[in-house]
Amino acid sequence: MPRRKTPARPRSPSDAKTAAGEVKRSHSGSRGAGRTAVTIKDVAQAAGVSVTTVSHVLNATRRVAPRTSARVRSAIAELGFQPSAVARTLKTDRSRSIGMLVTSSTNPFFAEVIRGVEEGCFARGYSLILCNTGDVSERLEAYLATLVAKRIGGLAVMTTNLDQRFFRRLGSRRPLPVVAIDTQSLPDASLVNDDSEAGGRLAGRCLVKRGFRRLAVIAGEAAHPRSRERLAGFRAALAEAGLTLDPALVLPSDLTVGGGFAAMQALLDRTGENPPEAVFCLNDLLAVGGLCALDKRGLRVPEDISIIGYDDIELAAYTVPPLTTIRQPAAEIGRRAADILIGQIETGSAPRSLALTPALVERESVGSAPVLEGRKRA
Amino acid sequence: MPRRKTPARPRSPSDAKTAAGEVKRSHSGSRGAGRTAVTIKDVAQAAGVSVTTVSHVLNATRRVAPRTSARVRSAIAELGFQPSAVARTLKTDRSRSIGMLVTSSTNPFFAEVIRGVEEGCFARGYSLILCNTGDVSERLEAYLATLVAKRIGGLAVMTTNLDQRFFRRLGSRRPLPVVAIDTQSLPDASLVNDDSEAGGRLAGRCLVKRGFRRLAVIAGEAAHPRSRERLAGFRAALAEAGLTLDPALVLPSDLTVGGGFAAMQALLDRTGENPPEAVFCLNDLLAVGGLCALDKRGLRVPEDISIIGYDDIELAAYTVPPLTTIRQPAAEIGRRAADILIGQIETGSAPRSLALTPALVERESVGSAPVLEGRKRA
DNA sequence: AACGTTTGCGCAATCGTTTGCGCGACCCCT
DNA sequence: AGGGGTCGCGCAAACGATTGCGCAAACGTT
Repeated sequence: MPRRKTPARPRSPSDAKTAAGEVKRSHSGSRGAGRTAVTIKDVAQAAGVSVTTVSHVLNATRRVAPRTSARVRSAIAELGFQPSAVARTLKTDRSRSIGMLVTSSTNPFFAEVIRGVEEGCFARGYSLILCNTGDVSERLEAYLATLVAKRIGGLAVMTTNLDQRFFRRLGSRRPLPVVAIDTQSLPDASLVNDDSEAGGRLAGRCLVKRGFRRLAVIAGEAAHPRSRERLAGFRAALAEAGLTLDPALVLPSDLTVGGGFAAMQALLDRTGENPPEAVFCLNDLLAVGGLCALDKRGLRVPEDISIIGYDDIELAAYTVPPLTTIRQPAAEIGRRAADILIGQIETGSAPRSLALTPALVERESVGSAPVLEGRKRA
Repeated sequence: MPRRKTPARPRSPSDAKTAAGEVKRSHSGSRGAGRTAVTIKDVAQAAGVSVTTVSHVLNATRRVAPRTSARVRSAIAELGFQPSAVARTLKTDRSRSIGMLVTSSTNPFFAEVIRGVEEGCFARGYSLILCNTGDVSERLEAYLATLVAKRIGGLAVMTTNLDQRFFRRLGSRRPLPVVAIDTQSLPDASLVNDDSEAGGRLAGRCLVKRGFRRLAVIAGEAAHPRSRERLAGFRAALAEAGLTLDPALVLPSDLTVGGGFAAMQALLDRTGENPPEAVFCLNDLLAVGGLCALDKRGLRVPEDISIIGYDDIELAAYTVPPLTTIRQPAAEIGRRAADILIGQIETGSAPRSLALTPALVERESVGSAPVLEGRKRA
């Protein structure tokens, strides 16, 4: 096999292109200057085949003789060749990366969802570009432009105040697969959430079952969709028991620890000598802040007042006392979202909606109403 | 000006290339099929100029007549043209994106650092690819390969167990700017940290000043570099006061809440009737877990035992009781790291090391030793 | 009126891949 | 011996941008 011994394929003497190639090679061969990454051409040359063949062994996209293939593979290994994803993307128009727009990656629940998304991406060979918007529209705009420029394959959105205008614009470009997470639904986008209304109901039932009648809630901003749903479920549960929620006892906040602290103080101030028996905090961060405020006022949980949270962040198991809460499978929400999104990207499947079901996890921050205790004893 | 009225530049009849261009245009003009993004060519055509000119107005890279420039700009706006970052990257070999390898983006301190990095990136027009390794080498390897393939401009590394082999390999490819964050230093890489030894000393001094003599610490794994430094500083502070740390009272853990909880239990079990007066938790998560364990045993903080943490995560202000801790400016660490890294990328500046100085923040988890109280009275 | 200079722009090569098309070598059959 | 099939592979044109080089028009000078 004379071919196999020849290090490079034979050149016809009149092949000007190849000669030019030679010149370029020697240029790019001057290691140390600018570009130094090894390219498919280097591999081809080293293996004595055409770039076509290298490409085909790389992608297993047509038959290559085992001998040749082996030669190519060893050239690749020897040179430490990493095919350029950017050239590939340019050519094939598929980037294997997605963007994720989040309000704040720092909130523990969001952080967990993000980790789920990232995990899902990794499993499918995608990478994740993380974008914190802080819900300011300029950042969102800027990021979106960048992501589009980077030709991301899809977009995951987990922002609380999502500006509808913006998403309308999104559709007007090349239709980009989008999944919304833990938000309201978006036109032409997938959606994955927990079933917030069910979650709210769980919280409500837990509290009424323990005999509490004077209930309060620390909510998000009135406009926040998830909060509304949770609240609706909560109200529904009370209604089942013939109870209603005193509007004066639902306090808006910003869904942060500090917000929970402040809101709890406000609640206590407002109710004076007659504090609520139990309060539903629309997320665990709020509950943590609330717990702290309660302790400052010398109120004991759950003896004096009961607290139930929402999310079940990791820390919830270690508050003092450990927090009874509604568990959202954050990581799974993220993973599923990634799966759905990548499905849309790769197989062009239609947008889907998915609601995972939350669960009550009972720890120690919810007690029982004295009246119930009394009744039990009687 | 006849030129200006002509919508497209005049073509010589023999221009075969241009004819081919026409064919292609009509193909890609069939909106709805594959590629639909508008390219620089479309803009050029719409504005009646060459792509060269469009590129130059895009990048302000040579003079363009105001009239022409205006025409181009309006074509860009009209078509909603977004230059392809991938084509650009391919051509210029600069990707304006960096990768970040982290052990766990879910840890609140890390999350905050990540946010800082992301912020720094955004400010400079970079984007951030987030990679959770969980400290498993396969993931790390896989991610690294992907990042290299994506031609990231630089790498931020915040992993606890960083495998030296791996970073050695990193250098052997085209030298990639790297910044290590909150870890040990890496060859040829920048480093940004807090001054952990100083932080440890701060914690130690705080405790000895309050008169505690029987001290314990809940540490990270013995190999964890930051832990060692903090511990060393702590020991140094004790030494200043003529104290030494009983080796039986430094417990290893994994730097998680659960780990803190378990370690505190172990500590209490081990010391029985004679628990330490104060314990230094090498991070706040540990402290939170510890607080919870203490409460379970009926011990009061700070009356029965004092706790000091490290990091000052957001939650630290809202534990029960609020945690006295050593503050690391997490977000700033991240921002500075991003700045340094991008500096290395863009101006080729040399790797630098930076240690931000931590500060004691006194809240309510550290009390005073009874003996000291006694002495004060005397 | 002839000739530098400046100004404004276009041609075409190039970045590192993928991929339709086609070509020679070999095999098997009649 | 000639002809149809397979098998293995290479050529060259894209993908969407950037950029060195060079050309024409407009301008200023003597």
